[in-house]
This record gives sequence, structure tokens and C-alpha cells, in this order.
Amino acid sequence: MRASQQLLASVEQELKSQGLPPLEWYDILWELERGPKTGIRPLELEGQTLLRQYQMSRVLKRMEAAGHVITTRLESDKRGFMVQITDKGRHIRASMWQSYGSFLRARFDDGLSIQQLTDLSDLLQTLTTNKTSA
Amino acid sequence: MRASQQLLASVEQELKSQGLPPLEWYDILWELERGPKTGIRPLELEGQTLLRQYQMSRVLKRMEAAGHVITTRLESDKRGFMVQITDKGRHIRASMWQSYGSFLRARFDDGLSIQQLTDLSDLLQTLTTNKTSA
DNA sequence: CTTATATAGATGCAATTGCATGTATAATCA
DNA sequence: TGATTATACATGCAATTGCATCTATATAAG
Repeated sequence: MRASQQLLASVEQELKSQGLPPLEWYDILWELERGPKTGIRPLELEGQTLLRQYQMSRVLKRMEAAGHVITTRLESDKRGFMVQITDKGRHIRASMWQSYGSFLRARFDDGLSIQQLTDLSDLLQTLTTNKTSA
Repeated sequence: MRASQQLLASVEQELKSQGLPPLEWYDILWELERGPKTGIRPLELEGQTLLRQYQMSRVLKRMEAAGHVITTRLESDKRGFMVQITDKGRHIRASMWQSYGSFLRARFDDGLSIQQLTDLSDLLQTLTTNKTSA
């Protein structure tokens, strides 16, 4: 808990100091960038990012206002819409990765060996997949 | 990051469902309980819990209002004060540990062996102590 | 076809947060 | 000693959050 708290805080601070959006935007942009070009629905993004429904609703509105994504009403289901990343969004994600990625490399590559990284990843994987209840 | 996010969310939800305070209170109560009986100053608590100065200021006010801690103005330094845990605070911490602790045991003991727990702890330790900058 | 229920997403409101700054006391310095 | 700077903690304000609920559309049931 301490470790992640520290890491998270450091990354957020780094991003903020560069005038970049918060980390949660990164995950969304990333999912959109690697997902289908037709876009992704908010509901699906929620599952991928661990955000609650109302959190996603609001962050998407902010991201759209910032021009990082565009939304398109669905004909097939008029309750929902598709979210697509814009060129600006792609650009911002790349900028974020400069900070985010180099931070991660500095912390992880310098501190841990490949084997250790694999071990760590496996251990954490075990913790999350082993979800007892909801 | 995912792992800690999931774990944190689960614990918080568990505590909330029991009508217990948020997890950050736990850390503070714990530091107070195992610290000197004369109490601890807010400044020191900040370092121990990774909370910012204004966060600590406010959470302590809430905890005092809830009767979990009491504060005593210092004669030696009239800018500050000592924070001490109350019996009620001790009781609440114990209650929180019932939820928190059994949750941790369920997740960690059931999922990982002693050796794995040690490895995980060491790996995370390496990450945090290896702090490049602030 | 009409009504009941489920689902996708939005939002009002109160509480919490971050940021910047304020207040009071302590320490340093000329 | 009087002025300057640093430290400990508090707080106004705007932004963000969680919770509960709302709206609109879709699906199921009668």
C-alpha cells in the first residue's frame, strides 16, 4: 500500500508539474488508442479502468471538453454512445508517456532485475485474480 | 497499481459497510496507539502516514470531533499541540482491525505462501526506499 | 400493444479535496 | 532589542468526489 501510494503520488506530481492531465486520463486514452478505431463504449471503459459509472461519465465529459476524445451517439442503442480518441488525445497520451514511462523505468528498471520484475508482477497478479468476493 | 487500487477499494468498501471510518484513520490511530503515551505531534504524523499538512490538519479535526483523539496545546511550542488517542479511539481501531485484518489475511495468507509474502515485501521495499528524487 | 422492469448514462447536493494563503509563534540576525 | 525569516498549523475558495436519484431508451412480460 505504501509503495503504490508513493509511486502514484510521485507520478501524479510529475504529470502535474508538466501541465499534463491526471493519470486516470492516461488509462482511458490508452484503452482508446489500442482499441477498435470505431471507439469504445463508456460501460466497457469502466471495466477496463476500475472507474465507477459516474466517475467515467464525468471524466469523459472533461476529456471531451479538452478535445482529447469525441463521442458519437449510437443508432443501435440510443441510450449510449461511442468514445473515440482524437489526434490531440493521441498526442497528449504520448506526452504523458514521456513523463510516466521514464518515471517507471527509473523506479523499476533501476531498482529491480528482469527476474524480480517478473516475480513482482506474478505475485501481484495472484493477489488481484484471487478476488474472494466483489 | 491495479493490485493496490483494487485492494484499497475493497478494504474501504468493507470498512464503510461496517460503518467504520476510512482507512487513513487507521494508520493515524495505529501510530498514536503504539507511540509514546504523551502523544505525537501532527508534523510527525504527517511523515508517518504520507498525508499532506492540510490533510492532517483536517483529518485530526474530524477525529477529534468524533472523539477518537484529544489534543493538548504545548507550552514549549505554542504553535503546535500533542495528539493522543482516546479509549474510544483505541476501541475503534480494534474494530477496524477486525475488518481490515481479516480482509488482509483472506487476500494474502490464502493467496501467497510465507516465502512469497516475504519476497513481495522485499520487492516493494526496494521500490520505495530507492526513491530517486522527492 | 401496453405495462413493468432493466440498463446506459447524467446530475443535484452535500462532503471532501487541493491549492494558495492566512495566523500565530519561534528562531535568526543585524 | 527590533526586524526578518522560518515553522506549525488553519482555512477560504474553487474544483472534485460519492451517493442517491433522475432521464431516456431498451427489453421482457402479460
